Amino acid sequence: MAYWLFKTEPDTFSIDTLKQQKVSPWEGVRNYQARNMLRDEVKCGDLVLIYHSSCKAIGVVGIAKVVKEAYVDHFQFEPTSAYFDPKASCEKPPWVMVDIEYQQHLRLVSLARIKKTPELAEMPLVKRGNRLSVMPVTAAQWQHILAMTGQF
DNA sequence: GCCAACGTTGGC
DNA sequence: GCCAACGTTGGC
Repeated sequence: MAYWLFKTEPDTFSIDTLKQQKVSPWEGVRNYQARNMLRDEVKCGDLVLIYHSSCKAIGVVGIAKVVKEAYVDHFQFEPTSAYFDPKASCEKPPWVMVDIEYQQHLRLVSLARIKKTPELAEMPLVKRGNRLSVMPVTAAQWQHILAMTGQF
């Protein structure tokens, strides 16, 4: 089983929304590096840190579990969707999504704290740029972040 | 709102 | 294939 971190803007989709829906597709990944991980490496049963970006409380806010592996993200074909891709072909759809299931909220582990933690310095999150929306998390990083919540 | 970082596009 | 222009992400 592997660990991941998924980014979302809470104004669009938050951990609270996920809790209400219990299971939700993780659609709209439109970056090739992130897509490749979703398509090739994210497996059923993997655990995911949910991260809120571009908001007041930036950081890790909860845990989800992957319950369905990569399948075609149909939003790429829908002209009214924010995730519409006019170049996407039905024969070879470029974009995929997975389904995740809500596990639990976490007490916020803020980006500021993550940045100050030497054990987390290798996360893509704190590397220059910080633009990757799906990134791997090592077991050690996972344990460290959970410990920082004070809940475990 | 600003701006740095970085991905994508398109001309050559 | 190079690279300048442009668009987007995302923290502050």
